Amino acid sequence: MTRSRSEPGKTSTQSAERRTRSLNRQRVIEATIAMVDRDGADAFSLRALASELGVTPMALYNHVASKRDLLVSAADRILASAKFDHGETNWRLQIEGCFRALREVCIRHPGTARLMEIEGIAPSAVFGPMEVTLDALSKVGLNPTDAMRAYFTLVSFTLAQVSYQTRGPFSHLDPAEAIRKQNLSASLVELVREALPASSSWDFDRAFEYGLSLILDGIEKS
Amino acid sequence: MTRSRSEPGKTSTQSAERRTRSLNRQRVIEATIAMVDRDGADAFSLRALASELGVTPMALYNHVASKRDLLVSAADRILASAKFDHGETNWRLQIEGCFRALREVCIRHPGTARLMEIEGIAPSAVFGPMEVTLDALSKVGLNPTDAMRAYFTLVSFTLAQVSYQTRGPFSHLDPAEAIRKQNLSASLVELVREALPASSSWDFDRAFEYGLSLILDGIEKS
DNA sequence: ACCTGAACACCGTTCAAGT
DNA sequence: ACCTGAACACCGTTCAAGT
Repeated sequence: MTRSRSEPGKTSTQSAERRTRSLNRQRVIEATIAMVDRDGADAFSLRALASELGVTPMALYNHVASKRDLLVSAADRILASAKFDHGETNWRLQIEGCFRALREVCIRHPGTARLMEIEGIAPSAVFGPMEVTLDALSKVGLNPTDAMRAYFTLVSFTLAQVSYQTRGPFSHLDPAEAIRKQNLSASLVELVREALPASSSWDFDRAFEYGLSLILDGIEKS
Repeated sequence: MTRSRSEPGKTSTQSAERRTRSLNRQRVIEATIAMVDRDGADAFSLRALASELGVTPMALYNHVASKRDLLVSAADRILASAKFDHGETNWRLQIEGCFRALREVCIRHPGTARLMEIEGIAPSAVFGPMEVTLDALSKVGLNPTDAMRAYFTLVSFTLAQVSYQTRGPFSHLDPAEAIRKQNLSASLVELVREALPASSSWDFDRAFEYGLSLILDGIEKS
């Protein structure tokens, strides 16, 4: 399992470094991503990861500064696999493609949304679609400040929608009880039952596209 | 500190229940809210709460089913203190007032946003502004499905903006490094430095109002 | 340079016992 | 009915020691 046969022309003094002995940073990060996608970001622990890698928890610290450092790197790597720029020239298609890509990579890795909600890991995701969006918005004539505000509106919306979809925050939810607590009218109950994202008929794709079009329509109007 | 002098006409057999001895559910929830607002939702623990209440951790379990139950109740109570319906008749003012109220109660309790991100606690907040918003949207002619989608766009946006503001996710952020990681052009750096929410010149209030108006413009157009 | 083992200071929660 | 104390099965991380 530890043999490495590649590039046989190297001297044996280098073989100590090159031998793919157990751990290395990349392997740790990849195992983290797999584990987070499988069990969720909240269930992830260094001890469980170590056990899955067949190693002592402390062995991880040779390749990772802390749990937080590891999770940041995992989120970074996931986000880096997305392409936000598709060479579109139309500003609206440019932005749509950008945030569809962000949404898709988060859905492909179901642990991502939750991962980014853990202490300040989101920021790296924040820069990903920024350049192409600001470029597109300058075409519509938005000044830099408004463009940045519009950009954060789009990011907020997209990440929250993914979060709803992948975490299913409505699984623990009793509409009737919530409506009673908030003193809402009973007429809501029926509507909520059939239209709420909790129900199986809720179409997350179409809900996302609808919200995205609302924001883009708003930008177009201004 | 434990004496209760109200309603002196009661018999002494009831005094055992009425004596405000140490704990009760309301006191536990109130202490939780204060602690979460002071130290943050992530730092909150039952053991720390018990110690602050001068009691054994296990004493809490007489008034609370679990940590999650306690956090849900704390979030519920905070949200219940908000008034979403201000008796407006204009649909746009109706929605604006509703989400400004949601945002304000979350900012008044800085731990709220993070609290709601912890396992499925958000849902109760989700119902709060729902009724008034759906009512307003029906005036514009949106069908129930689109109205629900627009509503979740507004909720997503509002809660995420509060989250950015209260948690300050950009404090741990190095724009230059992030831009390098994401292969972004260097021309972004300068723009980011002065326009990003990290900078002190970022106006969260105006950014919120701008994003809100984008979404409402989008609704108005449709 | 990389890994182990024991230890520290924490968690949420269960259970048996006290009053 | 309410509280305590000991215990269980976990955490992230430090430190000293091995190779």
